[in-house]
Amino acid sequence: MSIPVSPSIRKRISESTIHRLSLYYRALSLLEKENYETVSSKELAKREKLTPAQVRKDLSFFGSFGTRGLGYPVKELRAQISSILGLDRTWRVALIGIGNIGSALVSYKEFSKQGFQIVKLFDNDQRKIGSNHKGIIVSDIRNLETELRNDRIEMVVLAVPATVAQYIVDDVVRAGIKAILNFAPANLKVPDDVYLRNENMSMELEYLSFAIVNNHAQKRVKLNI
Amino acid sequence: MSIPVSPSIRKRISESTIHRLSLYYRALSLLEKENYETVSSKELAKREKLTPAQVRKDLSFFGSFGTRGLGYPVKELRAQISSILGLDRTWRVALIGIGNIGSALVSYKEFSKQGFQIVKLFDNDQRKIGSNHKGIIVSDIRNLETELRNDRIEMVVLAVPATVAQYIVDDVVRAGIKAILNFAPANLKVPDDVYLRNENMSMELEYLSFAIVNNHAQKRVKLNI
DNA sequence: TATTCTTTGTTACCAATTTCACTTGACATT
DNA sequence: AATGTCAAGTGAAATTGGTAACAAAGAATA
Repeated sequence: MSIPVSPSIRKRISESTIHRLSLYYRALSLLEKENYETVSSKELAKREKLTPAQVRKDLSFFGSFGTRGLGYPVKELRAQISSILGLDRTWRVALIGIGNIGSALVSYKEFSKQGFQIVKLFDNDQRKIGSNHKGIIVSDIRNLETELRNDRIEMVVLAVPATVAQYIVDDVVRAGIKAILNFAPANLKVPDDVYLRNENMSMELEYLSFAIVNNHAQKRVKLNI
Repeated sequence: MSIPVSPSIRKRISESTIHRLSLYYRALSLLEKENYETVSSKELAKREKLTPAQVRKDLSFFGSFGTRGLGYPVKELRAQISSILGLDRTWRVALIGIGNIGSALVSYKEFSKQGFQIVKLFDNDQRKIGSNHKGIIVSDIRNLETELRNDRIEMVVLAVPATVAQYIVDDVVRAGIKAILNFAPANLKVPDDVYLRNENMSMELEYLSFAIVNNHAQKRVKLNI
C-alpha cells in the first residue's frame, strides 16, 4: 500500500500555514508515541493553541486526510505532513562558522532528528580547521565553493559574524546552494531563486521587552468548547 | 530637552509590526554608524526589503517622527524605537539549562548588546552547579523560585530538554516571571498574564525543506522605484 | 517671497488570512 | 435499515494586514 501523494500545490501556501504544519507534525509525533489512533481537529488545536477550524483549513490545502465523525488517523497524517514538509528524507547540510552558536548547532539533536544532517563544517580560524566536531573535520572556508559542490550539500546554515556574512553567502550562492538558514543579524542579499530564512534570536526577546513595557494585549485565548 | 514619550497604544499592534521595528532599529543603528543624519522611508525600506509605505505605516502607529521632504532623523528615530521596544534600559535575564544551546546563549553577544543581561544561570547537573560561565556561577535549579525572586529576574530564557520544560516553566511562573523565551521544542502552558515566546530552530529548516520540495513560489520582490 | 520638489502621515482600498456556519459523510446504536 | 451523533470539509463572511494614492508640510531653489 502506497501513501497517496499530496496533490501538487497551485496556490501559494502562506508561511504561517507551513509553520503550523511543523507544529502539527510535532504534535502528531507525540500523539503517536502516546498510542493514539486518531485525533480530532479540536484536540490538535487544543494542543497547539489554535482553533479547530484553522487546523482543518490548513490541512485541507493539501488534501482530505480525515474521516468525518472520527478525526484524522495519527500515524497516516504524520506521514503525510512529513512528506509535505520534505521530512521523509534526509538533507545534506553544511554549517559555516564554528563559534558559540555554530558549535551548539552541531550538537543540536533536533536537526538530525528531523533529517537535517550536518555533514560538513567550515571555519576560517586556522586553530579550528582540521579539528574534529562530533565526527566531522572542520574545513577551510577558503575551499567553500568547491567543497560544497563536491559533497553535494543541499542546505547551508550560516553562523558567522554579521560583518562577513554577505561575503560568505555570495560564495554559498556561487556554489549553487538554494537554501540558506542565516543566524547572523544581517540583511543578506541573495538571488530570487535562493531561499533564505533568518533566525534572529534577539527578536523574540525584543518582542517580550516590548510586550512588558507596553503592557501589550496577549493574543486572545480561544475557548474550545 | 526630553524625548517626547510615544503615545500610549490603544490599538493592538501586530506581531509583524513589532518584528519590523526590530529590523528598523538594526538598520538605524547601522545608519548612525555610517553617519547618516536622516533617512527616508524609501531607503529604510530598501535596506530591509520592505515597501516605503509599510515603513511609514509601521512608524505612524507610534507617532510622527519624520519631517516631510526630508525623512526621519536617524539618531532620534533610533532612540524612539529603542524606547518603544524597551531597549533603552537593561533587563535582568536568567538562563535555565546550560547544555549546548544554553552555553552558546551565555556567550551570545547580541543579547547583552540589546540590553538583555544574563545575570543568572541554572542547571540540575551537579557537575555544572557551582561552575563559572562568563563570570556567572551556575545555580542549582532546585532553588529556582527563590533565587529568581531574590535576584529580581525579569525574563527567563529556557534551554532545557523538552521533556522537563513544563515542570520548570511552572516553577518560573510561580516565581512571578512574566516573560519567557523558550528554546525547547515543546508547547508550554502558562497563565494568560505571562508572555511566552518560542524559538523553534528546526522550524525554519523545515520551511526551507518545504520550499525546495514543493518549489514554493518566493515572496514577490517589490521594486522600490 | 514664491515656486517647485521631496517625503511624510493618513485615509481609502485591496488582498490575504482567519473564523464562522453549514453540509456532508462515516460510524455506532437500536 | 433507520436514526442519531460526531467531526471533517468547505464556501462565504469577517477580520486583519498590506498597498497605494494623495494631501499637507517642510526643504530647496531661484
